Amino acid sequence: MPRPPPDTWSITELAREFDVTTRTIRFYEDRGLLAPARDGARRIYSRSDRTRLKLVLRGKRLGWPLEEIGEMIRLYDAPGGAGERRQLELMLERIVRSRATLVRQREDIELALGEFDEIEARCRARLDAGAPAGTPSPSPLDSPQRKAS
Amino acid sequence: MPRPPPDTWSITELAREFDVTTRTIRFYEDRGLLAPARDGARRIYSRSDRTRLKLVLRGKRLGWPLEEIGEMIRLYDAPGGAGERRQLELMLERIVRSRATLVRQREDIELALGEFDEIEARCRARLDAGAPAGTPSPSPLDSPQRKAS
DNA sequence: GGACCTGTTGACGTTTACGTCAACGTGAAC
DNA sequence: GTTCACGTTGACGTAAACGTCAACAGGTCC
Repeated sequence: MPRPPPDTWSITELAREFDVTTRTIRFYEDRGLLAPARDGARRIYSRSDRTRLKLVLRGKRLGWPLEEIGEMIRLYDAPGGAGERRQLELMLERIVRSRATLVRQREDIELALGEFDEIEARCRARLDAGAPAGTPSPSPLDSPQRKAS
Repeated sequence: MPRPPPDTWSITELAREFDVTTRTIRFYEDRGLLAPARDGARRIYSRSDRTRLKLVLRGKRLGWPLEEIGEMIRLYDAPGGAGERRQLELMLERIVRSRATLVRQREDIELALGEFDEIEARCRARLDAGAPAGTPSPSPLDSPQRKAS
């Protein structure tokens, strides 16, 4: 019968699982993004540490700077403790702005995906035509009106 | 009656329009992302140069490094000229990989948006409750099973 | 009791993506 | 004819996000 997943991890285990170096993980800790427990000098990562690391890596895939990732995580982590009225309102403002950025990114992705479809179609058309090397087609960048944003 | 939009631009015009510095635009040229015409020493940007700049900035918003942006633009720009069979197949491979990255990013965005909704809901709940500062709620990072990717 | 693996801190190097001068040219404005 | 905005190249500086290397420590395998 399959053994249950562990509930603590070493730094190399996490590094292997998420395909980053241990140096990177330590660097994130240095920047305040992680704060694992210690067994003597060794770092012990709990389930929530692991989740934080996942969140960090997701932020990275979205192109966020580490500092911003830190703020996001703290947003997500602390809305109970820092629950003063003014704080909560600031938090809501930040969410509105961040959400706008994400929506913008999503639009950018849709546009890029659309263009990939175009490129692919042109490629396949040329391949199907036997790719008679030397029949230049016009650059799409020269079209007079585009909707690129 | 409204005058038609211009079909060439100076570097400062583009810089203002897209809210970047002229230094940045020259840097992109240095990296081979732009290649405007010249009037003597001065740079003259055509409509397609402007479109390229838009594409560059979109790539940046998606977190791509400039080098990768350059490759993408060349993908989009050159599928007529470099139309050798092997080239076209390589291009299709690249598109497949890039598309996978974009789809992944889109998933990440959906997840992040969902979490923002959660945070907002918690914030509003606390605000509606009169935000009696000092009633800590548990961190969502400590839940035993999460689906974060 | 070495060899080896895993871990630690600290210092320094590197790449990317620009910012920041400096020194100069040029055409229009007054 | 000088002031000014706008432009140029070139050199140097810098912040972020790590990589790399050194020197050391604690188990454990045989």
